[in-house]
Amino acid sequence: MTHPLLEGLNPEQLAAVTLPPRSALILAGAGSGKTRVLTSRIAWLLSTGQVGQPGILAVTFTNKAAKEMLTRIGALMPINPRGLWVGTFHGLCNRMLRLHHRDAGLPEAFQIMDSQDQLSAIKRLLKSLNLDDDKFPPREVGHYINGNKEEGRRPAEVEAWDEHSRQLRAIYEEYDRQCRREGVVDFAELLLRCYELLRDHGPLREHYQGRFRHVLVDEFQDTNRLQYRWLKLLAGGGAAVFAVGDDDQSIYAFRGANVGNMYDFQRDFAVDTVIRLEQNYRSHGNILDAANALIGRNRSRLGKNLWTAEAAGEPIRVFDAASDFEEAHFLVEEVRQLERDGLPLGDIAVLYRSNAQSRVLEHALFTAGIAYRVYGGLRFFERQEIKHALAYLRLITNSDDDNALLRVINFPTRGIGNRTLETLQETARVTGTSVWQAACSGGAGRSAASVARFVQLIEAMRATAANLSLPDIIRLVVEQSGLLQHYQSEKDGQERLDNLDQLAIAALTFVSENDDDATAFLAHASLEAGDHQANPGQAALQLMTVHAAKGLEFHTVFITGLEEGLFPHDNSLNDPANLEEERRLMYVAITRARRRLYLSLAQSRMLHGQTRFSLASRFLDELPQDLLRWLNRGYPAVGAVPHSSPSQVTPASRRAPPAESGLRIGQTVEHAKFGVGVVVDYEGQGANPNVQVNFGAVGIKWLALQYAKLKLLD
DNA sequence: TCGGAATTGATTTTT
DNA sequence: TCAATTCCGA
Repeated sequence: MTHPLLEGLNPEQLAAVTLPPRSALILAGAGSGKTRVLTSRIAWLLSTGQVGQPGILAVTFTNKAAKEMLTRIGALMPINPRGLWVGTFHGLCNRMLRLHHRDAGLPEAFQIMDSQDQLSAIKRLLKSLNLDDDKFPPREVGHYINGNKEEGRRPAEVEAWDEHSRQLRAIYEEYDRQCRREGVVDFAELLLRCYELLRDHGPLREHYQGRFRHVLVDEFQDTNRLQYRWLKLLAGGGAAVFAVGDDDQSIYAFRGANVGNMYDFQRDFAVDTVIRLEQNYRSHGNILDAANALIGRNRSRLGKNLWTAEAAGEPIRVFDAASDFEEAHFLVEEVRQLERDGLPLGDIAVLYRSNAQSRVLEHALFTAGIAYRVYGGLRFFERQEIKHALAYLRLITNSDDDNALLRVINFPTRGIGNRTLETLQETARVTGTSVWQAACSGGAGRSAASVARFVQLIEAMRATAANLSLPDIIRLVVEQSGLLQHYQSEKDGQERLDNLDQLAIAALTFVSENDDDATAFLAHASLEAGDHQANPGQAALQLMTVHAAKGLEFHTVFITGLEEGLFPHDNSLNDPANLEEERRLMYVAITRARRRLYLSLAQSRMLHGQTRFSLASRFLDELPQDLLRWLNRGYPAVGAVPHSSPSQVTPASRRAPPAESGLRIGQTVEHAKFGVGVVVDYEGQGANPNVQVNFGAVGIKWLALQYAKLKLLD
């Protein structure tokens, strides 16, 4: 008689769930029941009495995943969601730092800056240091600071070789000082500070090491170096680490994710058990065969082969469009047909490599009257009006938050201009205080009265807020700050007003689920900016980047823009490691589909205001051709699709092609040395015409026609 | 202090 | 192309 928790698990899943308390690596392929294993494991450990709820620590990357894990454990057994430490790396670090803010050297009500806030903090700092932002672009400085933090390096540990790097280090140092003065931490700081807290406080470290006997990590391939070190420290007392991940789905290296952690983990934790979950419960055979064949081209991988008990299913449909416009047209027609066949729109996803691609698709869908939803825009807590309202709330909680103050001191406008602000900031800098303190001490010149009024406004709000619940404080802030009035008089302010109402409702929900504490709510706003990912069951076609589709599945998936230079992207063509990441990205895209998969490409596409001609993506060649069904081989076979005439395509083509060469823009050609390419442009008519050819990975080259010996291919 | 013009730069982005 | 940012004049 098997335990009810273990029913229906396949042998590998069963082995993973019931592993003895040692560290193990679970290689969980796409659609292999990863979350089920993770949640069953926790429920198993608890229900067999191997560990109590306080002994569990489970880490995920997204709030969504954390929430789902809690829900699913809760469905398996009664739990106390607040007693279980299940959350994101940042969420858990925040939790720990709140509990031990004193040991961590943080003020009790420290605030969390999101990426936007961090960038404005850096801009502000650079300005106050009088550094020109040509030499120090704020984005790069941010990258530098975050990069160092993620390697665990404080300014003192950073190496500097020349003047420039010394200055960067000085900026980093000054940035840290500014954050400390304002009582704010950025995302990376949350992790680093927590790491240092455990590293430098023996008793505390031993307490947590003794407490968390089982540490479970989701999406392990996405951990960065600091997160890995944090885990190592936390599990240093002999905890069993259950690391679940898939190296083939590592697509965030550009953000610091380090797949190498999977190798290091096996070594550092003396892992002797690696379990592969290879049975896929999602897709039909052909889709998996394609995915396996593609990812098999990657050299650096731990190795894994997905299989399914399902049938082979349909072939993979491929459409070769002449233009991005035509690709969009194809999508519309195909989606219409699917809809007629009774497939809900919400079960169809349209994936692309880069956000800019959605434009043409959206236009076509809109014209055709097909409901669609694009994922990836601003999230709720990132909206301007929400950030404004929260800035007032922040100021009430911690007036030294310069970011918050500068955001709203003149919004809505109250006659405090740039000049005044610069004076205030300068005073603050010289005296080493916050702008708020500078504002309180007067001396703002002509605008002194306006500044004093602002200070009074905030003080008055703070006094009133002391007796109010959080949702009421929000309503108070929105009204007293003048935001309400401002948006009422703005033409399209209604949506913003609705969002501000939503904010009060969000606060109400938060208070009922957690506690009535402004600081906690502000942390929540920074750490959970709102839903970004698609939710199942919506009556609209789902449009998103491949990155955004990770972890999701759909009955039907369209992967669009399969062209060299786009997918794989230009910037990844030269580096084999980057190219492998692009291939993993394609692998992720393919494995989103349950039943039907479409691949499409456009021979020409508007990019940065120019028409660009490209070859078909190498990923198409890397798929087993017998799995593919080309819908329009021998184009133009598909009728009724308007064909953009060359004269509208590019100014270059208005020029006549070199006589008798047989060349035209978009023509596929082969060169002895550079291989296959597409003609992009030509110039010169007379004795020695030149052609410009896009050879994909090799690059775009000008060739003298008379020597190039181009072979025409289509 | 504001609005229009010029300039710039454009993969992906869980927190 | 197109949007975000910066610049400049009233």
